[in-house]
Amino acid sequence: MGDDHSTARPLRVDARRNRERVLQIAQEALASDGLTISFDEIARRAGFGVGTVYRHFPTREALFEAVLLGRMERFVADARALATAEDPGRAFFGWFRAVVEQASANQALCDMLEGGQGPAFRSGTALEADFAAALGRLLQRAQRGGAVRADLVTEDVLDLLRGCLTAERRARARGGGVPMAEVVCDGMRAHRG
Amino acid sequence: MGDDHSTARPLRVDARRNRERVLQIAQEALASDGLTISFDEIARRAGFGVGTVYRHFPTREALFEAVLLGRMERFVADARALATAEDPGRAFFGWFRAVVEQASANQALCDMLEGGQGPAFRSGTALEADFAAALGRLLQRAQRGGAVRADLVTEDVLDLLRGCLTAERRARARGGGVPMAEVVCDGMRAHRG
DNA sequence: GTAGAATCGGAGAGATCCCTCCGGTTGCTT
DNA sequence: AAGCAACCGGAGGGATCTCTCCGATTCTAC
Repeated sequence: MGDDHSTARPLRVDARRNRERVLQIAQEALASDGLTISFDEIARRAGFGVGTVYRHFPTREALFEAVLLGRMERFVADARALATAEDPGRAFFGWFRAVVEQASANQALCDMLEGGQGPAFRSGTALEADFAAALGRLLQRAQRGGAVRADLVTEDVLDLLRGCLTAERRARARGGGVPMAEVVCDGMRAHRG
Repeated sequence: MGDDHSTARPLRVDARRNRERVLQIAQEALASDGLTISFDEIARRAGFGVGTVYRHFPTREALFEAVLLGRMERFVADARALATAEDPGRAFFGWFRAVVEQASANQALCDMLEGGQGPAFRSGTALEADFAAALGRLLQRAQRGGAVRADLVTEDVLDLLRGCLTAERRARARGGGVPMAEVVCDGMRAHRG
């Protein structure tokens, strides 16, 4: 899972510095423009020739993975950490809202979670399964605890999460008032008599 | 608003037939593939050269408008028809669910309503304003009737609608169980005690 | 049937985009 | 300081997309 093959010699200092700068610029570009941004454009914004950027990241997909995969893994780790929380409902809704809040500030994360349009990362399928599994465990506990509608399955919540991201991102762009996550979470709560 | 300039002579019969076929194929292609489908691809599927299709529709955007604008206007008309319904809550939620149900079956309609990624139609801005205004009227009446949370503004509901489309479309693609619209509508209802 | 106009078809211009290749430059080692 | 490996830069190949242009074809009117 490390970034370098430990057998390889360390990068030259200028190369290392440039690599960092590319990652920094790519991070900003992805956050604001999403997965549709072009490789050439990132190189341009960073002030490098495309050849330089390709030297560090063999493909567009690899660059995007380097920026985004860590963030996604963090969501999964958070869900796992909450799998044994004392209040399952609180754990489930808290995690759901946290994901929406953090991802909605980053266009590329939204694109990735929503899947479909962007390039599906190679390592993405395994990660996606982990994500769904972790979410599923939170959901099941919350349902047993009576905090969430019993008729929702993991995929339902995954789709609701995606929809919530769409809504929240736009709300955020206009300085939105009521957090969309609140409305959706209310809708997922167990039905009142 | 008519399709032809009434001063122009009628199209030759073969041209008219071809125009209809292009619209038919474009309709299907847009419904299944969304606004990202290429003009060349539509011409190919229809079995025409691109020049032929461009003869009928001067631009990609114009073709898409010809297919989609009518459907959008219908949503606005439906909302206006419900503006004086006896049960404002029922009118609001019924319209909301109907839009989600119809649009979620059509990728291009979703793209258009969600805005952002597709080409924003020239006539789209006016239509979008009409859409928002009609929705706003339904919302206000439903809120006065106590059926919907009072703290939601028109833009909130618009964003929720967009999010709901994202969720519903994916749920539909996998033969979804619980309609996402139901969850979101529940979330929009006035808070219980 | 035939002239003439309307229509068709697709090659290709111009713009991106992803990615490769290789000459010129820079930093590390002795 | 000099040699060499590592690195930079950007021209350009191949693909795709929107849209144009004009010769070839088809329909219509006489």
